[in-house]
Amino acid sequence: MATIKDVAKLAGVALSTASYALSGDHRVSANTREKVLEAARQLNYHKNGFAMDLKRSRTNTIALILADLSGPFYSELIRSVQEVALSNGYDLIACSSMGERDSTAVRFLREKRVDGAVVLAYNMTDEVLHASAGPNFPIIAMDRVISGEGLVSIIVDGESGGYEATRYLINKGHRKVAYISGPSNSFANSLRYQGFLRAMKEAGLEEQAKWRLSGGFIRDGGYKATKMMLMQGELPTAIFYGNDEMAIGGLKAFEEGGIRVPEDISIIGFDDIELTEFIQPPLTTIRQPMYESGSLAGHLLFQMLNGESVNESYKLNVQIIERQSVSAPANSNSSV
Amino acid sequence: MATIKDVAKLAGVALSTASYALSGDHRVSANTREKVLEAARQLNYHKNGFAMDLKRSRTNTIALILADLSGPFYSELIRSVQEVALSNGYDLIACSSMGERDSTAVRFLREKRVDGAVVLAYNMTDEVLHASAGPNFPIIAMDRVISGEGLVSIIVDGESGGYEATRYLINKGHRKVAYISGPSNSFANSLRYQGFLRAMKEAGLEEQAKWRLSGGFIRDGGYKATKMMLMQGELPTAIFYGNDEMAIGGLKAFEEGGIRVPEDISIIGFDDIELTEFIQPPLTTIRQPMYESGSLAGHLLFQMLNGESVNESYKLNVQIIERQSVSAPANSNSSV
DNA sequence: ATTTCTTCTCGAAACGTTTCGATTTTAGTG
DNA sequence: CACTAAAATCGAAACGTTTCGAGAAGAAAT
Repeated sequence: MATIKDVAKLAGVALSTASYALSGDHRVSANTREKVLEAARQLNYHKNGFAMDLKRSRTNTIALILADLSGPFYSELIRSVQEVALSNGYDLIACSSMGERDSTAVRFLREKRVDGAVVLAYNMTDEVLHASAGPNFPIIAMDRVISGEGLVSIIVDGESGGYEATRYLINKGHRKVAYISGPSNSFANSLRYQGFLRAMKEAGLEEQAKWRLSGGFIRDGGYKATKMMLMQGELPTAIFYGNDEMAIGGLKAFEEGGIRVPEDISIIGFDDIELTEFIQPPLTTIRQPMYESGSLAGHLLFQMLNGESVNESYKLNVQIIERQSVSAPANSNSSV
Repeated sequence: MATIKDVAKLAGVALSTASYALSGDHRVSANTREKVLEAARQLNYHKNGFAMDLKRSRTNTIALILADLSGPFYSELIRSVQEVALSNGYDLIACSSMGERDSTAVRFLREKRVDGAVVLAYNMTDEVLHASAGPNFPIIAMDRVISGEGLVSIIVDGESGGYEATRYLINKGHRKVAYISGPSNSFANSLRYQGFLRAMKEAGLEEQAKWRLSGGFIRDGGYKATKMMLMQGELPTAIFYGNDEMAIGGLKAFEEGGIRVPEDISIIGFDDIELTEFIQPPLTTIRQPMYESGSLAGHLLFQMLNGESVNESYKLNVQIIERQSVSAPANSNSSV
């Protein structure tokens, strides 16, 4: 690889002059600038990224950290973060936090290979975020409550979402409502569950333990949890799945069991992933403002990079999307 | 930020000794190693990534370059590349090639911020790949024919796929078959189209120009192209959509027009994206071996990084996935 | 002709590591 | 106890840039 030294030599100028010419400093004469550029072209020279970053101690890059690059993809969120990054002249890279302590994500934060990060990864510990964030290294944490220097958290109001979803079912006349939960260490899950409990309590219904199963937020988990419920015999009239993926798994279990949705049982999901619109029946769910939250995250990050001060945490509202997976319970006349 | 210098000073050893201790070199005594580590802990010291990379002139990171980070996501491909990277002790970052000449992707390649790359991005020019690839910088190009030092291409056999899809329709009795194409500069599209033409010619059917529309590989494009066809009046009995996204758009157009699939018209897609299984009717399509191709890409990259020699190009086969969007044409008895 | 600006160019230091070769310390041997 | 080999430590150079302060060359002003 040719270095700037080679370019300078070929152009017959000093190292520093070559550097100035290449970065378009106005001080060099048009003449030498051309000479240098020509030399660079001849040698197929390109600046070495690290050397630049090292000297500048800035990378012009921010990272978007996701639990799993291949995972369920929040493309709207990514798009909005990307737009903001681009419009601020920054580069965006996405990396995965799979692999705990020596995941790519942790290394990039620890070793300061980027100027800041947006983190949406339940599998990163708060400790790592605390250790990396600081006055010169802003981190926007999505979907987790955390605070500290250089840290800002954005959470969507999952509690209200859980409450709304459950209210919606109750208003339709349902009295026996199950909750299929995500992983127990998931903050998002616990919010949704709290909302569920609040609505149930408020309606004078108590949760029945046998109708609280865990599906780990994955499709197959929802399928298995539903199967289990079917085998147990007695069914609720409605199920609130902690996310859409599990609801889709549940739908499959019902189909296999010959149980119709929503005629025999109503279901509601959470997230409003793309699929929900296309499955049969289209899934009623709670939509998270993905685009908005990504955009907010991006803007906050750049405000922090520019030394402006911002609030410590932000909360975004959710919205119920009515489709066709919920109806009044079959026996509603008799049971209400 | 604390540097290794500070650590050395605090521990009361030389800079170089601190460096050895921190990277676990066996030459330092257990005693000083502990002193140094303790000092590092106290100062919350972490190595500076660039300085390391600069000195080592290796990053231990590879890039996966995608046309659009938020785009239609080939999660299987990503997963397999990620697995291979991880198992070789490398980090993987994903970046976007949006923005042409000064996209993140181009900068990362040019400035050698990674050790190699897997590129699946139709919007990067061959020129950029040629300029960056070299004996010390391998690039695996997916879905494009390109060759040069340090360059390997992996293509899926879209021509055969197009042929198979079309044969399948013809075998069902279809004689009037339309092709909805992707962007004209897309290599994948032209392969599929060539396969389509071959099958048509072989069956003694000539393509009818009015039934060749472009949908740009996007859902809305498929919708519009189909609408247009509907407005034109005469419909084919089957449509081969260049990809699934467009087929889904088409399905919507048919639904709006009160035309049933597959009773009134048969459609087939290409790619086998996740949605195809869930829409009504489930879409018959051509499956690309995403997992396999990602895995192959990863392995090739590491072989090249290790200086082993590999072939210049690889071709993977496709497979037809029969679902329910194709049947015999309504008037098959009379027309055959 | 001397001085004072500009405008352009240059050398050298710095960024934070790794690593080579040399030096010091320690332990082992006769 | 002196001598040597091994182990531990050290100083300095290097990686490829950016950037500061200063020098050189020429133009403008006295």
